[in-house]
Amino acid sequence: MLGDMPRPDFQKQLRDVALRVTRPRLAVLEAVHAHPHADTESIIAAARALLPEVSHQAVYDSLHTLTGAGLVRSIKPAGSVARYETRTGDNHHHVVCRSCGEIADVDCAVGHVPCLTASDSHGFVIDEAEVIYWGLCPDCTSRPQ
Amino acid sequence: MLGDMPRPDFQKQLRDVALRVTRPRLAVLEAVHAHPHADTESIIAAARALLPEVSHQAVYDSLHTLTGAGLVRSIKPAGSVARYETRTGDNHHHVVCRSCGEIADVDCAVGHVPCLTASDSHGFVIDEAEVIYWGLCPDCTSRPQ
DNA sequence: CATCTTTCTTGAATCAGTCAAGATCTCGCG
DNA sequence: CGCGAGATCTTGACTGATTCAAGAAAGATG
Repeated sequence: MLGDMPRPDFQKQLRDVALRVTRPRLAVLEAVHAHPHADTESIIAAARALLPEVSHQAVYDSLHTLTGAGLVRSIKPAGSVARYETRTGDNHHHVVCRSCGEIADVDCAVGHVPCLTASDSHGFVIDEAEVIYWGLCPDCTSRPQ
Repeated sequence: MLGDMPRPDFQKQLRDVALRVTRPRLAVLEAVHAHPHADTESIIAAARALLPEVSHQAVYDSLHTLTGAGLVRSIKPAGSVARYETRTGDNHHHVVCRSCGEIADVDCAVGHVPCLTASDSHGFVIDEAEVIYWGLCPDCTSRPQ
């Protein structure tokens, strides 16, 4: 039914991390790729546009599995539900609008891993620094309330 | 009943930000101060140790109000419930253990506002940079699984 | 093609956090 | 020091995202 379609090679991505290639997972990958920073509900909707009968549970499970495998990344700004993106690997962060919740990608000013070296890490072995910038997006800036 | 006790002047803190001084708020401030990084449930328990009949709703409301006033700060690492602390004002961040969820304070290596200047903020007006370091705490490092 | 696992479907359950209405308490003023 | 207005608290029910569980279905391997 879906023999050959020239999208990003999601199948290969799955095989590369030793995950089974299933319709739900492909649909979820596709959905996340097409809607960066989308919340779970939107991803479920987008995935169903490709595969009408996916259960929400399969989407949740796929997102967890894919997140664990590093194919997608999840971000959960305070006060927001979980959101996902396929941009992984590069060290980028996010700006979140306090007013409307809009999210955008930003590369840190430093360019490289910035604050990864905390002065005193209390003995913790740090492997990732997550940065969230809070502020107002252009739209909300121009029309305050 | 509780005429004079030499604690931090929470009453003054409340008045300084034009908030009414109520028993629940004092209890919540005290609880958060005594248990940094505690989750809401712990704070409710700690507040009830001081004021047995506080409703969970009053605690939630107090936390929101105090957070809005800047007397307490809330942090919500992904996969964790909301946690609170009274350390506000200074620009410090947090390390979170991926394994046990333990949280510790850290000052950024740079010492000052570090990544506050994102290279390209997409027009967002940024007012705060929140940094969360992910890793393993000393305990979880020494005994892997 | 057959078998073994992993993954998906269905349906119910959990739990933090929120909403709403009325009672109570703080604060400012006379 | 007592009163009144308005903020704040209590009670109790509810929402909604996420998770759990058991059986059915589909992918991988030989």
